[in-house]
Amino acid sequence: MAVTIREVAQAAGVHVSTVSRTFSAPNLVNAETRERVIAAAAELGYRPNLAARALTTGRTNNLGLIVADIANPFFPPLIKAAQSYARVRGYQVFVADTDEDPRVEEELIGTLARQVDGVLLVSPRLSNAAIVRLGADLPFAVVNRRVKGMPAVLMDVGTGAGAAVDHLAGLGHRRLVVLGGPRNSWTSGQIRRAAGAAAERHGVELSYHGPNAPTEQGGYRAAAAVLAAGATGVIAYNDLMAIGAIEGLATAGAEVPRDVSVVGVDDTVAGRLNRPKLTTIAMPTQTAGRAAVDLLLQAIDEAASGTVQMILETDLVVRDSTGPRVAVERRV
Amino acid sequence: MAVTIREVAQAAGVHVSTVSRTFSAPNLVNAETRERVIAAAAELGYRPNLAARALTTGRTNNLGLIVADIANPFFPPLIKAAQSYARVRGYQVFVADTDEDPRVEEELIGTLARQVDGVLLVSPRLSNAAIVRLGADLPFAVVNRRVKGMPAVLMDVGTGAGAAVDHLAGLGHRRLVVLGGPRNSWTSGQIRRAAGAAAERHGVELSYHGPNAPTEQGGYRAAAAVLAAGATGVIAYNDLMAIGAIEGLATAGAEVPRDVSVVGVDDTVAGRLNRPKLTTIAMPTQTAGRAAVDLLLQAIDEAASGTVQMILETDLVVRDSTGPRVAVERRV
DNA sequence: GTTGTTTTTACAACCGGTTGCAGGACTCTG
DNA sequence: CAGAGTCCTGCAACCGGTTGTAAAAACAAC
Repeated sequence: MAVTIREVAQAAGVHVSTVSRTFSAPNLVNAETRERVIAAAAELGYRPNLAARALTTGRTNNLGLIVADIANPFFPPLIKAAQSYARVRGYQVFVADTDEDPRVEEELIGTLARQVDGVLLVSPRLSNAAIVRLGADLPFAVVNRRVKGMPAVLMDVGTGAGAAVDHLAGLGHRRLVVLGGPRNSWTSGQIRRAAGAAAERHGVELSYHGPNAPTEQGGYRAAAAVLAAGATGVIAYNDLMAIGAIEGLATAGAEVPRDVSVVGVDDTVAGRLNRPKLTTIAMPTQTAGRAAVDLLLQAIDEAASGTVQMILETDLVVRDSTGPRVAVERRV
Repeated sequence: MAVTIREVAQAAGVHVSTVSRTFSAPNLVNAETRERVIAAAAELGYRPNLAARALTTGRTNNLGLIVADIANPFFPPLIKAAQSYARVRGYQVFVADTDEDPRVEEELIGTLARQVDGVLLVSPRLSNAAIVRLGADLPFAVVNRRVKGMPAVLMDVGTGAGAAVDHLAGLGHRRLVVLGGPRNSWTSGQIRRAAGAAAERHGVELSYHGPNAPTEQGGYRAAAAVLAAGATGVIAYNDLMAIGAIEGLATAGAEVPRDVSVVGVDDTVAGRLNRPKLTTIAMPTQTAGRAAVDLLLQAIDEAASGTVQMILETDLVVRDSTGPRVAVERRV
């Protein structure tokens, strides 16, 4: 069916190895012969079988990129940055979605093994132990997770979360709640820790509610917990949850930002479109995508490259979903 | 490095072919031997090399899915639907993004060849001729494009576009403009044709402005053309463009829906979050994703399966970005 | 105990490339 | 013109599996 290297060799009147070298090491073959081979290849429409090549060389020139949920607007910018940068470096990126399911994530890694030279795990849902175990088989780079001995790009949401608490405390809020994300999320823990520390500094109360599904649904359902806690300031795990929470609060009769202030995380397009426009912690996703590819390629090339962990700062972007606490508690 | 079938064979004291069959045709091997092989495999942590398997069988059990822009909220729901349905059918889906560039798209198809059993082209930017040419090498299924001899899922935006014109005409608008999308977009042509026909039926004026980049930017820039045409009704190629156009109009002092009514296409989350909430044409993306995988697998299995083209209806969803035309032209 | 049938396993070729090695042709020296 | 050095090309093994075929073993029937 498909034309192989042997047919090209036949047509050009040379040995297969010559054809192979024409493409993989052109300088080793006589210019004239090379022309002949290239002509024959073009004539027959020869395309090298990359899977076969990978079998001998051990290199596929593909990277895998695993995310929990493509539909979460946090991921696409990162994916695009990674993809276009990888292309420049001569790699193709295959993206796969785990549906927030750690089992699928693990299965996916298995499938990807030996079809790619390395895998980028973005906000993985697997446990650290599982990641380390799987990492023995396949180079990884991890985004938003600190894993021992593994190259990582960390968006330090802690700085942003601290700033968010400063901001809320400054507006007079005395009771805050953090709406956490998925169980194994490093980012979620990071927010909780940093917000907790900042809250203590300001002497304001801070409680935690989680884990939650990192979706609008998850936020919507969590709104009840916010009201139950009597909180007037909320930091949600991501923009989607924040948007959902705002809706949930509205349903329960609490208006944002009049009654409750809500801060999101990620600075996604969804947050910018939402009304009220979301106050949120901006993540440098594009930088992270590029950097992660960089680290991964480095890990692939130099087998053991010492652990590099790159930490990127995050900033609070103040928009319209936060405001001063009204003097009198409205819900008595 | 990695453990191969030979090492397992050695450990279990059998020939490699027995190991192979233990996994690919278990019923051909004695239960007791099978146990031994499986134990040895587990012990050594054997994982079959899928690339090698693909080389002999010609089957990878992978599908490719090519989209123009993952960050466009139209795509993720479709991707997710395709991916999860494919998983059920025993296939893995690799997604790749072309950055709206036909050249990248073509290159990508070349890379994907023989690493996947077939490719799903969603809203391709390539010309029909190119698609047909490339389709000779690799099974395709196409979404939102009609290509001779190729299985396709078409979301007939025409019905929705007609309904949109009906809606706008009913609100009193007499001058409409269609903001088209990318050059090779079938959907864009579809909208233009159907809207044109409906406009004629109602005796309202309709002009076309395009091609435009299918992004907020593209819509923002096109706002000027809307005003220049003196139109009070707009149908944009997609929600993003519609949102951008609304912003652009606002910048120029025209308010939506008071001065101009805008209709989007796709019914994405962005449109729902936007204020005013977008009136838009809802596309059955999830159904389309599933159906496309179905058609593709069918094409893969039965080499020549006659062209199946599946047409899905679209509906107009009326929200807040459309309203009655004010009696007096505001911009005199 | 022989023959025939079925089950189970081993052998070896093959998928489509790559690559170390060896040898032939050619060029350059002395 | 012999010998050394280059350049080019062919040979053949190999990557890690699969699979058709043949041989061996187990079993059944007579």
